[in-house]
Amino acid sequence: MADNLAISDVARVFGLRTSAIRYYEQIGILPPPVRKNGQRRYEQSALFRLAVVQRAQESGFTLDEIRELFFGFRAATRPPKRWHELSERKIAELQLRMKRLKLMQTLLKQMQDCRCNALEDCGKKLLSKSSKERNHAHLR
Amino acid sequence: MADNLAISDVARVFGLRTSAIRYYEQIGILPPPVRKNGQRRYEQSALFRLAVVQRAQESGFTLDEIRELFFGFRAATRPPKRWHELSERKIAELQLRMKRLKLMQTLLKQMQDCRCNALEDCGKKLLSKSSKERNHAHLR
DNA sequence: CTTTGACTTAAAGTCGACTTGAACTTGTAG
DNA sequence: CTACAAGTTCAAGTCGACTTTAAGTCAAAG
Repeated sequence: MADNLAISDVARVFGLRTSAIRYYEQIGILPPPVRKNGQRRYEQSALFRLAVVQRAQESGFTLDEIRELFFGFRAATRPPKRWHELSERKIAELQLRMKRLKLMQTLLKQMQDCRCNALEDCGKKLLSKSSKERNHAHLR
Repeated sequence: MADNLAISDVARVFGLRTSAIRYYEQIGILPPPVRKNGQRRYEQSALFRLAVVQRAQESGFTLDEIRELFFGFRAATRPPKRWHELSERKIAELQLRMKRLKLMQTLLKQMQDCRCNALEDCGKKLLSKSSKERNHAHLR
């Protein structure tokens, strides 16, 4: 629970390499920490930040998106409109993603029960559905 | 619904570039199609395959995984044990992913309701949780 | 005092998933 | 016959997210 963590400590907590943490600093995901004899010393707030970053990545956000969504409003001291729009879009995107994961799970399970043309069938279904969706959603 | 599709037709259906489709063939995701004057002509089965590929990608599978999971058993004519294990793992992984998406959505919503230290709070929560999970799950 | 191990920087390398570019062929339209 | 659009191959380039390498600094241990 101590502050004054060396970069390797922080790395260990998150299962990252030290190079990753320096990289995050370089691209503005982590603020430059205090130095002691030229070496970085982190406090807890950095850990909290990294925890959010890691989860967001697991949720499919890019580092650029993460900076904007979570730490972006630092710079401009609240441009709340743009941020609200952005996060609204992201929330919807997450919803869509979850729907797709569910579908994928279903497909895998069907294939396990080895009705062995499941793949073709599923391709057919997906294909007929996707035409409707395509207008609505722009993911990736 | 016609067969005999040119590569550009297939590309248009899926919003891909023709180069992507050639690339999929090259890495064994799509089988080499019939040629007509040296040009690729696709039938419906290719569309079904691509539909599955695209969904799987959206679900976070790599192309290597997709080949293994969905088209891999072609080569060995059913090694069902290994496949079953693999897909079992993947199904669990999808479950975990969905849980995380839900969490992320919650975090975003909390930040919208602008209890403005939500980020720090959430970092704290994530951090205390993740120690338990870390042993259990190896994602990415 | 030297060795060890952890740290520093800047620049170059890697990996997956494509894209782009250069050089060439082919069928159709004017 | 020529022009054009769409296809072909192969090699090289790109992008995000890091990692690796080379060369150097620094403090504690032997």
